[in-house]
Amino acid sequence: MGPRGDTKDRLIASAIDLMHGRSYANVGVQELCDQAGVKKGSFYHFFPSKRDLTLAALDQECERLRQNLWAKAFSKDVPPMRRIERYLEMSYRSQRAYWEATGYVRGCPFGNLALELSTQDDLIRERINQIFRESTRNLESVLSEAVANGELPAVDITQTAQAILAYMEGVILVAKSKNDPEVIRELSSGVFQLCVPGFTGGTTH
Amino acid sequence: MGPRGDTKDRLIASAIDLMHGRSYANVGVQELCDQAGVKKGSFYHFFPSKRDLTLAALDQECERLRQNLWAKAFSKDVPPMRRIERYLEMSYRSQRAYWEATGYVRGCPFGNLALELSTQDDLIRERINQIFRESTRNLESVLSEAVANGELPAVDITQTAQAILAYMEGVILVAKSKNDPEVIRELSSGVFQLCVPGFTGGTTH
DNA sequence: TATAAATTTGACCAATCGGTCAACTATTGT
DNA sequence: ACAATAGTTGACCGATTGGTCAAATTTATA
Repeated sequence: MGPRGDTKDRLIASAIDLMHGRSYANVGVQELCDQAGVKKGSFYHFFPSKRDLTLAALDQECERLRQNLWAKAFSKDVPPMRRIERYLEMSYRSQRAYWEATGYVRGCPFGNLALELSTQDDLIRERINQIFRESTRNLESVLSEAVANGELPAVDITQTAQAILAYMEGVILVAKSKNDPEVIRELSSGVFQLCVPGFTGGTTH
Repeated sequence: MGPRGDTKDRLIASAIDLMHGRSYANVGVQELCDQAGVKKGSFYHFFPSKRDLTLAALDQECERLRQNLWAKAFSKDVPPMRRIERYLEMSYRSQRAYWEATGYVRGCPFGNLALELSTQDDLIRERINQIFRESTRNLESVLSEAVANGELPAVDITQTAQAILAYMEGVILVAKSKNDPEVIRELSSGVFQLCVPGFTGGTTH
């Protein structure tokens, strides 16, 4: 290795920080380098393009998600549905903490990028989608445990997991648009209603 | 008026079309002008900045929403909950139509901008938030009619309306990330589960 | 028909965009 | 000690960014 072996990591960290707080397009390569304390030439030694750095940032952000959110929230030390409760509260806390530090709700790093780039970059979209699928797989295993446990009546697990993910992304979107993290706390109980099967709405005649 | 009195409208139409299909930052003033058949000087005769055009585009998009979606979906010719059903299906159809035409799910124009700009522009964020509030007000009045009708048990109407909006935004977000409009059709029945009160999850004892 | 107001035009601005590259320095393996 | 390799640097690229402006043109008003 050459001098100071953490340049790549510093660039990834900058990408995560800046792009999550603003957006993909609004963060330039120069700013990424400045924050990382790196010259632009070094950037392109490690990454062929800004897009590739973003892909690497997504990978790392996913890893952080696995270790700091999923592993802890879904740990089997409490009954299944309580794990989901814990998952919701940790999501809330994370948004709240950033809001207290900066004055802004920054939302979900994947949801943000998904809406900004899905029509423009299939590779990034696919990567985000892959992370979403990993997320729903986690939810699925919790849900099926809850069904086996008797905590939950029989439900379409795949669909419920997707609904929960969608709902959480939507709740965070609304919280961001109101710039109010409390929205997440107030609405997250709705997740459990999404686990109730059978009620398909409409008049019951 | 000067020659050709629709320049302003053409610019707004271009903004709606281009920004909804891509993003705010990825659409430049030059491209906006090209699509509108207008020179850049004219742009800045009508709008002091790109941001102000965006604000005007949001206003017009909201008006279109009022007339083409809310007015029709929430029309009182069917029972309340059927109106919500209709609202969901029209949202699906709209996304599906664009997907068939272009190969991409473009999502909600307000949700897209909300996630891209909420941390960067409070005025745009507030405007979007205002549109969201108008949307939940519509849902609230439908829900309260449904309760009065006996179609729905007593629920916290304000919160349920917000949950429905959030869920729909989330569903559309996931559909965009999968680039598959069918996700909207498959998940939209979850809206009715959000109307079920009382089930706050966790162990029942 | 003269004049004022609204609109259009194209040239122009500094700044930034993502990206390239050859030269240079530091580290590693032999 | 010496290559080879890995990493760093700063100058540089054409294109594009959002935005300005004076002059020309068109319309509405008097």
